[in-house]
Amino acid sequence: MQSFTEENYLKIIYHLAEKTNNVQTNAIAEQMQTKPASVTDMIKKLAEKGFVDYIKYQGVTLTDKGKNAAVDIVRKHRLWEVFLVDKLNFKWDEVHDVAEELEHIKSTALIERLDEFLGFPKSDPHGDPIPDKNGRFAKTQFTKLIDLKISDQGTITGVSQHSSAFLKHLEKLGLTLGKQIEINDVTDFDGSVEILVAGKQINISREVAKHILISSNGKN
Amino acid sequence: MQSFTEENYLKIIYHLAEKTNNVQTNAIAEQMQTKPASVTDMIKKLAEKGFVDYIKYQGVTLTDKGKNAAVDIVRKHRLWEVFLVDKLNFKWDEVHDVAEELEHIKSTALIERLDEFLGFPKSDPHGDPIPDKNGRFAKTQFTKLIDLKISDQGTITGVSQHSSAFLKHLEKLGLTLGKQIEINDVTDFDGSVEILVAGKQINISREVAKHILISSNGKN
DNA sequence: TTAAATTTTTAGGTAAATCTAAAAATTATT
DNA sequence: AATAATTTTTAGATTTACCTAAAAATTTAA
Repeated sequence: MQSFTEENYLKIIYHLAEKTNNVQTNAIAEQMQTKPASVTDMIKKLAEKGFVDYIKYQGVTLTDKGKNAAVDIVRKHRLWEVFLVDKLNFKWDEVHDVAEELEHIKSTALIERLDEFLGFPKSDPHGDPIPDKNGRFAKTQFTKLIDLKISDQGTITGVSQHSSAFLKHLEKLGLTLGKQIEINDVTDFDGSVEILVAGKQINISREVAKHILISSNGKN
Repeated sequence: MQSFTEENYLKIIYHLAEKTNNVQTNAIAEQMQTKPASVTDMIKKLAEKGFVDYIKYQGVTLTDKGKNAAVDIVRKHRLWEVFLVDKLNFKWDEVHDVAEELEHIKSTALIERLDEFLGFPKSDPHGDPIPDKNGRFAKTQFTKLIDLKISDQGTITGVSQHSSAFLKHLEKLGLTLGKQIEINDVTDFDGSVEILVAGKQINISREVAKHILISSNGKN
């Protein structure tokens, strides 16, 4: 069994590995809010325990064992988020920090019963897929809103930014999961995007558009 | 804010203080499954932080601050137990260890919403009272089954032992919370007790009878 | 009321996760 | 390809919660 801290490292390495193959020391340090020297120490320990493959100065990759451990934590995190939103009426911008703690509770029975209690949800309040108890989940194919062309349509099915500020902003704009949108125009000046949502036309910044994930359902 | 370990010390001191005024180092060590020397270290730290009053060789008592912190943990523990039994269908003998972990999740919003979700329960699956958000709760007056006289009647409203083995045993005997019982006889030989429950007459050992709590409702 | 037993504390050390400062390796730039 | 910049690692400390062994205080028993 891994410690609280080891679990956090594994989870962060897992998420970083979704973007780059070899995860760098500095990147981990930034995510863990710690210093690179500390990361090197921990990486050695995780390598000794067989959770990561590590070559000095070359960064780390998760082993199968490490990947399984990480996916398990991700599963717990996302299930707890569903619980908080569906059962305790938290908003989608309020759940991250609490789930960050709950994900470390060690009880297989707990998480399986929670899963059942929640009706075996397939995705969390931010649209991220929830692995099943064997760690399997569909690799959903999303398009970033920013990559759509004028007159493209689609449904908001996820976000790639979980900060409270960002999520609150989306909420205020009415850009929540499941909403249908259509691209009306892209501004030359600042790259902001004019979209049609719920019959209204709104303008969102490039930065916002980058972090909204769309599942296309027409004209693409 | 206190650490995980500090919280466990406070909780244990709180429970020990329900029996004796000055809580002894050895007693804490036993409950914490650690050595007396370690307890002395931690006590000093808790005293410095103002959670306990401490005089060398005289044991500790909780300050108001310490008591509040402890009651808060007890509240969380018991609410989570209700959640596990009522919502996730855990048995009353399966919840202790998981609640032991969940009680350390730090979020006031979480625990208040959980309380509401559960319908503001007044007691946990073992009959122990749940403090409200201001730390107040009724000091319920229980009689131990062992202290009842022949022909006394009452209702099982709690247990003073939370081990899985004990609770499973009670379950098998049909001695669960809310059951009406009547004392038929007390065996001279071994002090075991003959009781009438749900129309059937059963014999329970002195040791079991010690840990069943009864709220009397007649002939006392 | 002194000796024996028990309880508690002190002293000195360990392991986990962190840090700073400096050295080493890698990558980028001229 | 040599130098500069960046990244990563090493070395040596720190903090928290724990340990063992021995000393000190308290309690119990003769």
